[in-house]
Amino acid sequence: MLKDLPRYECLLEGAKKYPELDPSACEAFLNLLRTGDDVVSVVDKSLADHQISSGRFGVLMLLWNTSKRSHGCGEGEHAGPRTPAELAEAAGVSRATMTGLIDTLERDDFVRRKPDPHDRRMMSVELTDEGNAFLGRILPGYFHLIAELMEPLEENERKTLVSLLNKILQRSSPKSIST
Amino acid sequence: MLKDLPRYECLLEGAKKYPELDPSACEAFLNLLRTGDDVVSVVDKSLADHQISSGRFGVLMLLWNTSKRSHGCGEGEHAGPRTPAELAEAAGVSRATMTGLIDTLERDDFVRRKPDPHDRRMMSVELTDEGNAFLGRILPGYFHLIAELMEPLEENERKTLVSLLNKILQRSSPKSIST
DNA sequence: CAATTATAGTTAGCTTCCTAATTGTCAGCC
DNA sequence: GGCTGACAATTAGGAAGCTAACTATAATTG
Repeated sequence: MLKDLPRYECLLEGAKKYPELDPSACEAFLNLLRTGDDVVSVVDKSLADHQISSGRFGVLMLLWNTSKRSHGCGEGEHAGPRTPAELAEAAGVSRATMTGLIDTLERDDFVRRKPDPHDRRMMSVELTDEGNAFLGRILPGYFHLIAELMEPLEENERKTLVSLLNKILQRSSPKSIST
Repeated sequence: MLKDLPRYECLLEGAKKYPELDPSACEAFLNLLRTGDDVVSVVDKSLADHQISSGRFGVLMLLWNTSKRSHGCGEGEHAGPRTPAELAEAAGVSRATMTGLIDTLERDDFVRRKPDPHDRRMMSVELTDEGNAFLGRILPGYFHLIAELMEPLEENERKTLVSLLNKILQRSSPKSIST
C-alpha cells in the first residue's frame, strides 16, 4: 500500500489539524511498510519463478530448519516444528491455512504426512527427498537475492537496523495497544 | 510469515552449507519482514474495529490527501490522484482491485464516482461529506496508534531507520535483480 | 467408568488481492 | 472520414489468507 509516500511537509501540515499526528512517527511507519512490502514483493516474484508461493516456501524452510537442527545447531532436545499446529504457529498462519499449504506440498511430493503413533489426532510432517532436493536447487538463488537486497547496508548498519526494528517489535507484539 | 526467527547461530550454521547465505543480511531481512508484518497486523486490527480494511482506508487517505493538498501544502498545480488508474498506481494495487475498492466505498457512501466531462473513458473519484466525516472520526485514533507504535524510537533513531530503509528501497525498487 | 470438555486436523465459505479478457472511447493515419 | 491501435474501467475467474463450524480422539472429572 501507498507507493508514493507523502512528503514530510505534508505530514507537518496534517499535524496542524490533528495534534495526534506525530510527523516523524508517521514517516518511519510509512517507510517501514513501504520497504517491507517492496522487499516481500521482490522475493515473492523470485520464488514464483520456481512455481512456489512464499507460504509454501516458508513451510519447507521450517522443516529444513528442523532437520538441520536435529543434527546441527540446536540444543538437540527440541527438534523444531513438525505437526501442522506447530508449523502454523511458527509460520504465523492459521491452522486451516497450514492444512492447505501441506496439501499442496504433499501433492507436489515435497513433504509427507505421517500419523503420530501415540496420539491419533496428530500428524507429523516431514520433508521428502524430493523436497530436500528442491530446496537444494533454489536456496542458493534465494540467499543470493537476500544478500543482494541487503548489500547497500554495511555490517554495522545492519546491526543498527535490527536493533531499531526490535524496539518496534517489542512494542507491537505483546500489548493490544489502545485505539 | 515466520513468527519465530532463527537464531543467529543457526544462520551461521546454514552458511557453512550455503556460501551464498550472508548471515547478517538474512537477519536484517527476516527482522524487516517480521516487524513490517507485525505492525501492519496491529494497524489492520485497529481499522477493522471501524469496519474498514486497510485497502479501503488507503483510498480514503489518498483522496483526503488530495483535498488537503488543493488548499494546503502541495504546489497547488497538481491535485493528487483522482481517477481509478491514478489511485491504483498511488496505492500500489491493480486497477481491477481499485475498481472493487471504489465499489464498496461508494456503496458505503464514502466516495462518489463522477464521469469526466472531457474524456468519457475516465471517471473522477471524490470523497463525500460522509467519507470526510468518517475520516475525521477515525484519524485521531489512527495517528495515535502510529505514534504509540513508534514511541520506543527517539527522534534521531527514527531518522536513522528511515535512512536505512531508504537504502534498501532504492536497491529493491528499480532493478529486477537476478535470481 | 461414563460424560463432559479440550485439542488436532480438516472443511466450508468469505475477503482481498491478482491476471487476463472485455467493453467503450479517444487519437493517429491512410 | 473511417480504420487501427492505445488506453480507462470493468468483469470473470483464480490464489492465499482468514474465521467458524465440524469430526475424531484424548483427557478430565463426577
